Amino acid sequence: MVVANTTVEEVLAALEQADTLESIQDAILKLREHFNVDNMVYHWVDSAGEQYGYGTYPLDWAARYQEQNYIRIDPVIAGCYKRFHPVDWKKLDWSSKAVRAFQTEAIAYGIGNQGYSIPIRGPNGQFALFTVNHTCDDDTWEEFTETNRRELILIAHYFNQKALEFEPNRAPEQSQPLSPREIDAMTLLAIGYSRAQVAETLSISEHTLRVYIESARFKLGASNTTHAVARALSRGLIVV
Amino acid sequence: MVVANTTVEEVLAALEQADTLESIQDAILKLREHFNVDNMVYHWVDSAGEQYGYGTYPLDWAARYQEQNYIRIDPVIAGCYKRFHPVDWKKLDWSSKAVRAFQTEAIAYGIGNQGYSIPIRGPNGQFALFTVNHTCDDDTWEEFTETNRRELILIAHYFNQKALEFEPNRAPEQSQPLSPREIDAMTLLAIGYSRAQVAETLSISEHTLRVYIESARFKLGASNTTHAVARALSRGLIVV
DNA sequence: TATTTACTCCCCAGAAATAGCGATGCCAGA
DNA sequence: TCTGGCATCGCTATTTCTGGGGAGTAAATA
Repeated sequence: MVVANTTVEEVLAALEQADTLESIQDAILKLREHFNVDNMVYHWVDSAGEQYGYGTYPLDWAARYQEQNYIRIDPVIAGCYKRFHPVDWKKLDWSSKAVRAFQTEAIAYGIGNQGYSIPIRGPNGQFALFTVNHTCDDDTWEEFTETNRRELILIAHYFNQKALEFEPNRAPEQSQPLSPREIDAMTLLAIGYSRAQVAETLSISEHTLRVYIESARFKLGASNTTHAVARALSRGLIVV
Repeated sequence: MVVANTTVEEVLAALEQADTLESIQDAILKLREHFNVDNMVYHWVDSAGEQYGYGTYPLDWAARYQEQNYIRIDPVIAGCYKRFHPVDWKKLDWSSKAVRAFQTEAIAYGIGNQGYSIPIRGPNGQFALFTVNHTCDDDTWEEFTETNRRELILIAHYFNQKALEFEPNRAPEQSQPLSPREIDAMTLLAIGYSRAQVAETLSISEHTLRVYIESARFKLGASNTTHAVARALSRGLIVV
């Protein structure tokens, strides 16, 4: 694969200055041209399952993806969500039937067979992906990712920075912080303790514990304990 | 500030091959030399408050830090934990009395007054920091970070990768996959639905739903619904 | 000093979850 | 073919959680 001679440095510098969505799109197009790949996408996955992103995927595929809620079966999402590091799509689990149907459909919509995705995380459980996608054979792709991994990681980082600038309301999705006792309670509940066990562990009455759970629930906007624990987890307020 | 002429590329390549702790330490020393800074540290902060890391901080300071449990007041930890992006120490909140005492003590132990820390995150709320630290004036430091930000981000990434290799038990654990219906159930529970609501949403009887919850609980080794949802979340089996 | 925040404790009634035993049919892989 | 996993439905009794009250202390903050 030949890589064009626009420098990534230039594009990153431009991206850093970018102050409109158009200029970001422009950067992504330049980068696609530079790396000479089919697609390049930044994809934000919200804790509420909301999605957001920009890139070069065909619009009808993006619409289809959203409409079918493919995020729930997309192995790229699932795989990156579990990992720290950039992932080659080949290494993902495509074995399930639904997933293979999804893959076939994606290719029909013009998505390349090869892909390389970089997971990006932030506080409050925020999660995004930067993906490079192409149609070629395994060896070519291997060589491409080997060669460009470092730059792609950096680019992912820069796109994420820009995404936050443009969608600041997605960043401080943080809720009121939990008090230490509330964190204790949520943490112990998340590791499977019953209320009685938690109360005993914290050496407080079960009634007191309940007050913590309730206030945590309130702070987290949760409708029950399970919901509260789930939110605390996905916002990174507790870690299990 | 003069930057020595060992190339970062070389060090990163060496780091990639590193298979002993010594070689990692060696890489960190080379990098310190290259960037000509006082200290360079990779610091992992575990969910349980466990710590782990390597770098060039004086051993007595590291010991002191651990012993005093300074992680609880360290504004670098607090600040990076809240942010996505590299942070200059100057931008952190040093206003509290305890924090200033901490800072004074750190400097006495040989820590530079300037610092630049890069937060790194992974699944399950894992969190680490890569820090460059130096003694100089603000303008010099500004110029240094401006110049080297990109490389530092990459380096942070590589150190994190190595840290995971050497501490595989810190990586997320695998478990039996959940069936589609189990995923549905767990997901809806995680977003706050009660059993009745979930059953209605999935158009199944509450009893059937219960069977799913129970089998998911069993697969996840969870002792109750909240626990099961927490595990499903932190293993990336569901996304909320 | 006044105010807020966190932490602790108490009662009660009704709603929800859990544990125990069932059952049938379908589909895929060994 | 048969085993195992998946999806679906049923009953009963017990335990646990939730939501509605109220109240006092200590510490930090304004």
